Amino acid sequence: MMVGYNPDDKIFHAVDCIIFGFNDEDLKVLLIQRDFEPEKGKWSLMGGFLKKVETLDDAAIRILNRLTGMQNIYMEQLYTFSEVNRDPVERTISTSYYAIINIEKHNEELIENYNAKWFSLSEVPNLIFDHNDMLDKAIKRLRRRTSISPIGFELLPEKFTMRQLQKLYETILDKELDKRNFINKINSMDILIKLKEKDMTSSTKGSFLFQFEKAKYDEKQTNSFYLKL
Amino acid sequence: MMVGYNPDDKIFHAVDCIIFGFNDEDLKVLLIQRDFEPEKGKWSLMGGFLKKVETLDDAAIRILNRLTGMQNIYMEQLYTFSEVNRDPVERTISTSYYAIINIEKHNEELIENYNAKWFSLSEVPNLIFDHNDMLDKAIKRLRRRTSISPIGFELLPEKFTMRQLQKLYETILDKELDKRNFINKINSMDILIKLKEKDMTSSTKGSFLFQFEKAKYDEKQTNSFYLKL
DNA sequence: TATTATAAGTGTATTTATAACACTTATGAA
DNA sequence: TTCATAAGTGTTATAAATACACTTATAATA
Repeated sequence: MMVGYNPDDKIFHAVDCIIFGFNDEDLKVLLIQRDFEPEKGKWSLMGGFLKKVETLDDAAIRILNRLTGMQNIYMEQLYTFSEVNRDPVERTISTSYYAIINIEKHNEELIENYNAKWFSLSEVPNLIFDHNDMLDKAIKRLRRRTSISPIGFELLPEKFTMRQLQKLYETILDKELDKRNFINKINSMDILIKLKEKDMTSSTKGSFLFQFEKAKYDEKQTNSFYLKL
Repeated sequence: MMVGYNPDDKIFHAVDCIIFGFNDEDLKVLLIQRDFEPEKGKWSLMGGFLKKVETLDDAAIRILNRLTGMQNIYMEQLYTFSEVNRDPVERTISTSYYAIINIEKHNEELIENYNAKWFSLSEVPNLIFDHNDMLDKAIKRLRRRTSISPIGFELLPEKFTMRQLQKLYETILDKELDKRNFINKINSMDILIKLKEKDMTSSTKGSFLFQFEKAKYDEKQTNSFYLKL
């Protein structure tokens, strides 16, 4: 008989996903309105139970896919929450993951099926259980990550203006940046391609569009360097 | 009936502790030789099962205390490992925590009871399950943490020389530092008290001893600043 | 067609942080 | 008295970060 493997100690394990998106100059998070117990009718993160033969990473991907229809999304494990009574029904531990997705690309239909909605970070309601804590930790991690590796590919349309990119950084970091210094910093990273095209919607003069150079972007992602902003 | 709470999905949850210590100019980790199944006789991290009415933090503290007799030790959750077959006996997820302790202060007797031993990082043997992965992640986190908040209080004797502190940083970061630049950096943090006493063991001239100024040290810990070394 | 309003685009100087570097000093042991 | 050893100490050079203001292109309007 194996010591310690006491069946009474077995518990449920869940995964909850913090799904970030960006548009209208605002960082948003995707929440669902529960049409099931417990806490039916309240807002929460998208989550689900870990299955017996599945890793946490797999569960996180499965859950994200169920809600957004998206695949091959970068997700990162954040933290495991374990307060004894965090789930009022049964002892359940939950590991949170966060994803960064392009708000335009998800499957509208699925979102509607789940009564899901994008919330600006400043307008997030009270969530069930400890989900507000999970979200707070995710925001902090996201802010820190912008200092360590470039961000944006997942959050911006394919072609974007320098100002859009700056707004994204300003939104994530929640502080204003000097546009000349910002451009210099970004250029020194050498991950953007300047296109001949201009976006004419934001001004009479128009502003040049840029694209990420995928290969270089990925390289910087993995060789995580330090970018101070 | 609550949706999703399927008793078949209940699993075991464990906590494994990476316990760091420092002496003889070497960073060490405390490992136990298992005298129980599975993997009896092999080396592993100190771990244990999460109890039904206990948080992961509590379990980590309990497990550390059982091996070292120490209390009020700073511990930090690292990552949750969930490969399906990581534990060959039963599906078990494990959350790793790391602690930094003073190698002199633990309870020798307990350590002997558990067949525990301090290993230099370069001499760590093959460990059971995914414990080598856990250790690797912990080392990386520890290195990153030295850049974000001061470290050392937990790892050095009460009174120490500037050279000991430098050796500690060099060991953790695994690179050599210039002693004049190091002293300037440390002094600019304003967390040390220079004593009138000298340590005469390391040289004929002797070297002044220092102490951490607890209040200031703690302040810097919490207001995590960025120290580049 | 001249004027105006708007956002885009651009470069330099200052300050601050980091990195490189070598000699003098105190003391115990030979 | 000399020698060997580690401690202790500042300055200069380089790199990075920050602060800062005017010109330009164009559509809309008078």
